[in-house]
Amino acid sequence: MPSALTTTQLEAYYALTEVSALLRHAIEKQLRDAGRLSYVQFQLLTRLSDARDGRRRMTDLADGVVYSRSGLTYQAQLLEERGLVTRLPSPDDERSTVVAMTDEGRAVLATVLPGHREVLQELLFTTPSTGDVNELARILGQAADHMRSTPPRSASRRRRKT
Amino acid sequence: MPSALTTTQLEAYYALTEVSALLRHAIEKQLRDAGRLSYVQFQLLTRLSDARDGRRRMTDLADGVVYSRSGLTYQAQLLEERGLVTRLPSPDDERSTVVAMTDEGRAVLATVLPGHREVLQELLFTTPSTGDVNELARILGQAADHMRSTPPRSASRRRRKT
DNA sequence: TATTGTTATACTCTATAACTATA
DNA sequence: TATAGTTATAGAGTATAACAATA
Repeated sequence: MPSALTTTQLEAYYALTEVSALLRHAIEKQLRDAGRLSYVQFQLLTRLSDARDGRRRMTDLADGVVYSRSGLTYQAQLLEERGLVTRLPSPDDERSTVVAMTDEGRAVLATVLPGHREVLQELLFTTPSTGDVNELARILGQAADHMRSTPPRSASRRRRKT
Repeated sequence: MPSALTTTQLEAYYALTEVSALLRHAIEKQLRDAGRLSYVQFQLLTRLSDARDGRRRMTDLADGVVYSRSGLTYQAQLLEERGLVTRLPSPDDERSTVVAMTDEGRAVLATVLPGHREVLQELLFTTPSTGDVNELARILGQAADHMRSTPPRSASRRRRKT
């Protein structure tokens, strides 16, 4: 039997839930309106944009994005159809696919980013002080590290053959 | 042009995003495995359980859950089909529907809750100190209040007729 | 005329399993 | 045999608009 949560833990949990839900909702709307991007597509473009050469293997993109491989393929296809990325077999390992950002992809990302920042400023960063933001980054950063390194209890990345 | 985000703001934003995504993922899996509940269904049951008489109007349930009316109807239908809630027209206002929790609904919620707490303890509350949890509750609570009271810029709760 | 809720419908997204190809 | 990725498919969830009924 797990120990009950403290009142403060409950408050923190509810607040976290509500903040992330409202924020995500607002962000998804902005991305859709400004650039017809889903949240996942935005994340993929962002990750590609962070890469020095604008390229990443599918597998590397999959890490950090929680989705299944097929889900990633699906979103990558949509991006490719719009010409925002290209997909090519990797020269190093012919099994791998390298996803590369196109100029068009960069352009769409650039179009969308100002509004994205705006939503964050207005919704998430209006109330907390600079110190609060520091605290948030520290506390949630630690939690993220922990969660990332804690594999699901019944870890089944990919089902064993038989 | 919106001002750029500070490095710390970006860190806080990414951490928040990652924490809520991983947490939500784990929670959804636990709810599905333990009680065949979707996250929304769990939220609805929780809200009903919080009500003194286990009853709430659809509209009241809709507040706080970000979804559309039709989405709420859909989930309420699923819960009703499983016998976890009942829906009756309100005596006060015949337009309204009152959703009431059944004993079966309480039972399922009780079945699911221990595992839910476990996930929270292991994932969200392992790293932060008591003081940290206080800070989280305070900072995110303020943000939630703010976001709740900040209507979407192009507020269109329900489209105007014509 | 405004509000509450449902229905019909279309679409987006996600996951599972089977499959191909390379290591 | 294991890994990278795609495909086929099926299911869950969501939103929009039209609709019915009550206030």
